[in-house]
Amino acid sequence: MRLVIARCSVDYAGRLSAHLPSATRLLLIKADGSVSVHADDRAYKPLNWMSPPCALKEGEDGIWTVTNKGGEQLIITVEEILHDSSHELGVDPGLIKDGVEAHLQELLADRIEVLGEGWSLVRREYPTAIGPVDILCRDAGGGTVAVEIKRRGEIDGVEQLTRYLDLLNRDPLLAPVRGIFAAQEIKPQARVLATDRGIDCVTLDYDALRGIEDQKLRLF
Amino acid sequence: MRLVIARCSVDYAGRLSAHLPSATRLLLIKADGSVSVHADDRAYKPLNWMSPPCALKEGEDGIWTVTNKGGEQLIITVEEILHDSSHELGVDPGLIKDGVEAHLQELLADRIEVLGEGWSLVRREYPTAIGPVDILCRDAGGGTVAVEIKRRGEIDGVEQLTRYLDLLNRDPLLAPVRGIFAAQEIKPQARVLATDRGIDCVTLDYDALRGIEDQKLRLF
DNA sequence: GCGTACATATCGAGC
DNA sequence: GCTCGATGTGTACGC
Repeated sequence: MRLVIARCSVDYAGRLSAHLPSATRLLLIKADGSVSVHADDRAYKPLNWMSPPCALKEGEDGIWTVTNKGGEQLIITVEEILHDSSHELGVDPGLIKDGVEAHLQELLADRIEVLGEGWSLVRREYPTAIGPVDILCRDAGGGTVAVEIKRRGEIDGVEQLTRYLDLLNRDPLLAPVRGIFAAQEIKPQARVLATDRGIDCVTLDYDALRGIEDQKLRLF
Repeated sequence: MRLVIARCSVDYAGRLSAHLPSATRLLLIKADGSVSVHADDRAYKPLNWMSPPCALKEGEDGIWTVTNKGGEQLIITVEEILHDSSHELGVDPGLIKDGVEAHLQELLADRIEVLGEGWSLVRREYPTAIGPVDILCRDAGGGTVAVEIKRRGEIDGVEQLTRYLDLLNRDPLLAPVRGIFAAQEIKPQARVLATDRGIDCVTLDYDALRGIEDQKLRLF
């Protein structure tokens, strides 16, 4: 990893055109071939960048040219270098995550009764021609229910569930299938659209589900 | 901006939980208060971060604690510092972009005739209950047309236009409303879906539209 | 390699 | 402050 602090101007020509007037910035060159140009704000997002794989050519006139396979170009005109250091970092062991959609799915599948008394799981990741349905289950009356789980429930998720329901309802062995849109948080517009389509919305509490799960584990 | 190269392990407890085993990484501390932890790959995205506003407290035992208002925490256990430098960057003049959706919409609205002779603009950002339609216009026969504009035309955009059409066609003053999906580039799958739904696809040439606009400006 | 789905997305505009 | 849509979204995983 190479860190350069330099006064520079930058031009990007690729999926759009963009220009950065001259100023002092951080140029971050990673071992994976990526180059990014950071100001002292905007959280972690660089002002401009080129994703790997790409090639950096440092001209003798201070003009750095970064090119990728698609012909996109990042041209950095370096006027003055204030710092330049390189560091050997090695391969990173990587991030271990907990609390994402997959966990919500596991927890809800294991405690499907939170959706209603007498409900039972058919299976997780129920396969269809257009992809797996997160959870397929049966309500107390034996009716089929498809559940789409999201961490944050937005319109896209409702569309996704709608596509699954259209398909599942073509199967005479399953139909009629109704839908439940379950998320830790559901946006108003998504709720409106779901309701308009006869889809029920359920808000999940990750900590509560985990708590229930812990209780279950203590019981057995 | 402060740059630290350090052997460290990291724990994040917030919207999810995450852990990074000990390794050598870049710690990037920006003037806006953000902290990010970078490995030597993954392009510009850090392994872990805290967005501003947040506060960094450097303990004497090498334990750095970053906290934000929401109570999320990033705990960095620094085992060895290999580099530590600070740099004054000043305020960045910022990025100038060109060629995004807003420009396409302006250009097309101003030159609605490219969609067909005798067409006229009703208005840009025509409001509906589920959000504004990019362009509403009338064709030569006085029929209403809703136009959805995207830089890159994908399935999501077709779904979005479909929702608008469903809603607009419930309005007896407007119905029947047909749809046009306009983009610089339309993915094959999006084109198939649009066609299946009776939506016309139009490919926009940004440079050509800008050229037409320039001609218009020269004429008046 | 393309397409799909997820993400601590980030960011800016409008309300 | 919140919501919503755009993003050069990035990234992993499937086929």
